[in-house]
Order: sequence, then C-alpha cells, then structure tokens
Amino acid sequence: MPGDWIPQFPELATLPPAEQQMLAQSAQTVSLPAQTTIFAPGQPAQSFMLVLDGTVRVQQVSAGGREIILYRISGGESCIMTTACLLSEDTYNAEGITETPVEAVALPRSAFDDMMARSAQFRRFVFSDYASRITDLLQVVEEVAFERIDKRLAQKLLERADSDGSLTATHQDLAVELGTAREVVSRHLKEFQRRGWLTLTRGQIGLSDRAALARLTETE
Amino acid sequence: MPGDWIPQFPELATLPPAEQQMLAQSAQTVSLPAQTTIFAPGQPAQSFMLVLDGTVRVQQVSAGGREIILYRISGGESCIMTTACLLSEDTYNAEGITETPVEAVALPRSAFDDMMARSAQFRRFVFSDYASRITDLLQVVEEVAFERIDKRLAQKLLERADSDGSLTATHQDLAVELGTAREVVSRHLKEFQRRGWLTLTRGQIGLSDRAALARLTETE
DNA sequence: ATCCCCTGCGTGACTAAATCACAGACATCA
DNA sequence: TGATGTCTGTGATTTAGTCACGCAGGGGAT
Repeated sequence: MPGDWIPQFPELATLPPAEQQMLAQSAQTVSLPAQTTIFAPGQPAQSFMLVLDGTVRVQQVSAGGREIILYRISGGESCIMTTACLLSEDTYNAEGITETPVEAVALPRSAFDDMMARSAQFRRFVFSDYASRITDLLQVVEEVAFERIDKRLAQKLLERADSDGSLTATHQDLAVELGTAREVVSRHLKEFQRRGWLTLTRGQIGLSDRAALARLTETE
Repeated sequence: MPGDWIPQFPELATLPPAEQQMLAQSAQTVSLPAQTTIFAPGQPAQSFMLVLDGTVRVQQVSAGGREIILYRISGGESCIMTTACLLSEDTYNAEGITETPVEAVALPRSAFDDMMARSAQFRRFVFSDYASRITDLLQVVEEVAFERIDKRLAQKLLERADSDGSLTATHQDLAVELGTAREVVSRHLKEFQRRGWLTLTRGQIGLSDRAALARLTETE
C-alpha cells in the first residue's frame, strides 16, 4: 500500500492528511541488495532517500586508496547528502553503499521541491537531517584530528559487538572504519588480546572484557 | 538604505521585487568587531547570517585544548551552520569567530521561515549553502585523515600569502589551521627555510619560492 | 586427497607525526 | 634596563603510518 511507510518517520506521521497523500503518491519504494552503490562522485543523485530498513554506509575514498567511514544511515533516517552534493559544483568524493539489503523510499526531486514549498513541518524534517549529518561530520573531524587510535578502536569494537560481545570484521574493515592502516589495527588488537580484553580469530573478534575497553574510551 | 546589500548575493539579486522587499524589511544589518564569538556550544543561534564584508572563522575545539579550523565565511557568503546546529539536539563543539571586523545581515528565524516557504529560489540559495559547508567538511576530513602535514602546510602558506608572498602568522596560528601541534609546524617551516623556499621572522613568513611549495602540494 | 590461490594476519624496519620538557630570543612596557 | 610575556628552537620519547615481506587458513579445482 502506498504511504504505509510514513508512520516509520515520526516527523512525517504528524503531517496533515493532504500532505501525507502527496508523499504517498509521489514516493517510490525501492529494494536494494547489499553492496549497492547509491551515490558516488560523478554520479549525481536525483532523489531524496528515506531508509526504511537496512543500513547505508557513507564513506570517503582518498586519492591514495585509503578510506574512512563517515556515518551510517539506518531505518527511520533520511539521506540528504545525495541531494546536497548535487547542488555543490565542487567535486566531492564521498560515496554511499548499502551494507545490508535496504528497503527505501525515493522521493523524486520535483516532489521533494513541492513538499518543501508546502510544508513547514517537512522543511524542519529536512533541516534536522542536515543538522544531524553535519554533527556526524564534526564528530569525525574531532576524532580523526585529536583522538588516539587505541581509544577510537576500543569505541568501535564496543559499538559493533553484538550482545554476546562478538563481532565479525577483518582488521582491514576496522581500519576503514577509523581511516587508518590495517597494520595499525592489527597491532592494537594484538595488544588488547595480550591484556586479555579480547580473543582473535580469523575475521572474528570476541570481547572478553568490555569494561576494560570502556575504560580506555574514557581516557582524556 | 534597507536592502541595498541584496545585490551582493547573486542568487538573491534575481528574486522577484516582492521577495526582495520582504528580505529588505526583515533583515537587520549588524557590525561586529574582530574576535567576536558569533556562535559557540551551548549558545544557540537565532538567525540566519549573511556576511557582507570581513571573514568569519569556524573552528572546532577538542577536549584536550587543541583546535582546528574547519572553514571560513567571507563577503557574499551565508552561514547556515548556526541555524543547522540549532535543530540538532546532539551537542557539537564548533564555534564561529570573526577574524576581521564584519558587516553582516541577520535574518530572524521567522523571516527565514517565511522566505523558505515562499521562494523556491531562496530555498536553492540555502541548500547550496548547506552543500558548500558539507563539501568543506569533507575536504577537512580528507586532509586530516590522509594528507601529509608538509603538503597541507605548503597549501596553507600559499593560500594565506598576499601578492608579495608574505603572511603574518605565528607557528601556533598555522598549527591551529591544520589541527596539529606547534612544534610540528616549526620543524617543517625550518626545513622549508633550509631549502630556500621561504624566510622566517617572528610572526612573519616570506615565501621566496612559491613554485617549489606548489610542487609539494601536487605530490601524491 | 593434493595443489593452488586468495584473503587475512603477523612482523621487522623505517619514516612521519605528536608529545613532553625545556631553553633561548625577541618585543614591549614599566 | 630589567622584567615579563610571547614566540621560536630543539632533543628525547612515544605513537602512528608506510613498506616489504612471509606465513596461515580455507575454499575450490583437478
């Protein structure tokens, strides 16, 4: 049913019926497999995306081939980045890739413009999305510029571990998360293991002392 | 005369007369001395700022006291950051400071909302501002994460030098530009001097071989 | 099975950057 | 002419990133 996704977005669910109708009619739901590139340099996006389910990873790739993850979009969030960067004539080099299969709603540019013109509430929704992304980017700048790798690594491990304290990730994956080199991650992980904080197996990490890792993240 | 600043913004100069009128009537021009804090953490901004003359520096301060300059706003540009971060409930820690005396126009929140509702052209203006800021931040992330300090330093020197090739800045100032430590800057500058690329005097740098510096910025 | 091959991981050697702890140099003002 | 604060120089040490490997585990393919 068109529009049945609207309740997933609290800011949209309270729109007047007429505007919910507009959204429902002009939006297209799309299903994307994992590892799909949603946007990339030189490939301008033409719609406003709302993610219903799954996660999209937004990352930056440097000339030297190194990568860093900027932020992720998951169910109930929107991704203004695409439309934002359309408007900027400067070249940028971020790309968006689905990490899991993704269900999303695509609002065509014209419908997006209509909604922006019509609804103050929709505008607040969009601006709040911009603000969140900017906050994310400021966070990344701060961490990359000022925080120690061991602290950042511990943070990521805690973030990505499931309730059992295990996570599936190669050292290279973690290096990309942090924007550093694989060897650096390997060495810190080995040190963590030596201290008995975790166990390492190929492509898999098991946290055995979350408290110790958490303590590291709190160091000045 | 109210509104006589509008021609400074090409995207606004072509607005229909009625909307130019609206802008002219609701905007307040303000004069700020140098070193004024325009926005800072915990001090929410309440208007959309358009800079007519002078420059505003937006920077981030870390817990450890280190700083990094994110971007600058100068005449003919707008600063959406303030309004953006109002909407984000998360705390962020960027601050905006005037580097020179600044002439600006402040559009109150209500007038900003009105213009957004009324004019597609104004919306494009605002979005393009967002996009530029995001592009700036992506640039910073890329440089901090992946570029060598010597290259980044050379870039800044070329950027900040006047037509004579001289610039007034302490090593500490340059360290803040790059988000690094003063000693690191001092050592690279000394090396540049040793190579005959510049001359150093207290608080002042004179570039004597811009071409060599430019070559360094082009290294992979 | 055995071989091959690809991916993930370990490691030493080296370079670059950041941190810590000073000391000296310069500028200004009392 | 000191006295004081800012700016710069430098050595020693730690942390991070780079380069160049070699080895291990886990599929296929034959």
